[in-house]
Amino acid sequence: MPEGPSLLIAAEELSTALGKRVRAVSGNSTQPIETLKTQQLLEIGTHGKHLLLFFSNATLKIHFLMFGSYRVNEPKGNRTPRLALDFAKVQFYFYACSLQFLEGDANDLYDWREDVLSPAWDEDLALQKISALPNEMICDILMNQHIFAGVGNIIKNEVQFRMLLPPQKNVKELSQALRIKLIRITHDYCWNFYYWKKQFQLKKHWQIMRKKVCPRCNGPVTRKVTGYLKRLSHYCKRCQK
DNA sequence: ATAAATGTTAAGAA
DNA sequence: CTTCTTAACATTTA
Repeated sequence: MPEGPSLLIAAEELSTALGKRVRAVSGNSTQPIETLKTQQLLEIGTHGKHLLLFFSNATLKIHFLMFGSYRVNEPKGNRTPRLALDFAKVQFYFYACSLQFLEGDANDLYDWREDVLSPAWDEDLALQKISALPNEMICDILMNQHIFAGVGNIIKNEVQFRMLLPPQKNVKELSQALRIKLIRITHDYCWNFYYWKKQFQLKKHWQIMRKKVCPRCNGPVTRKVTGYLKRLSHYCKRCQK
C-alpha cells in the first residue's frame, strides 16, 4: 500500500472520523499514543508517503514503510495493531507502521510543492532540483522524496518505461524538454495510479513492473537492481534507450 | 518453503 | 568527520 496515491486514498477513507473525538487508544507503539485520548481529529493530510493526522493538540505522522496497512472498523482479528483509535462510531487500526508525533507546525516541516499529488505540486521546482543533480540516475531521481515525494518503486518503473528511458541514464543526458516530460509523465502516472487503485485495477495497468515480456517489442524484460538506492528495476533494453 | 518485495532509518564500518 | 554499507523492522505473495 505504501506509494503516494495509496496514501491519498487512505486519507479519504479515514475522513469519516473528521471532527470526532478519540474515546480510547490502544496498540503496541512505543510512542506516547495515550496522549491522543479525548483529542479531536481536526484534519487529515498527506505528504508523499506520509499520512498526517491533525488532532487538537498533536500531529501524528504515520509511515507505512514497506508492509504497513490500516483498517477502518474491521480489525485484522489475529494481529495486534500498532495503533488503534476508537472514535465511538468509527475505529481505525494501523498495522506495521512507523508512528511519530510532529514537533511544531507541519507547514514548517513540509514543502508541499514537492508532493506530486498535492495541489501545490510545482513542476518548475522539480525541474530546478533535477537539473541541479546532473550526475544522478533517473531511477534515483524518481525515488528522491525531496523531488518527487510519493513516488515509489512501481511508479518509478512504469514512468521509466513510458519515457522509454533506462533507469541508469543520467540527468545530464536528458534535454530540457525530456526533463520536463519526465516530470509531467510522473505527475500523470501518479494520478492514474490513484484512479486505478481505487477501482482495484492497478496491476492490470502495469506495463513493465514484474512483467516477463515487453509489451512493446515482445522482447525479454530485464530485472536489475539499479542506482545509488539499489532498488529493483524492470526495463526493456531494446525499447528503453 | 523460501525469497522477494510498494520503504526508511540508524548503527556500524571504512 | 564524512560517506558508504548493513541490519533492522514486519507482512504478503509468488
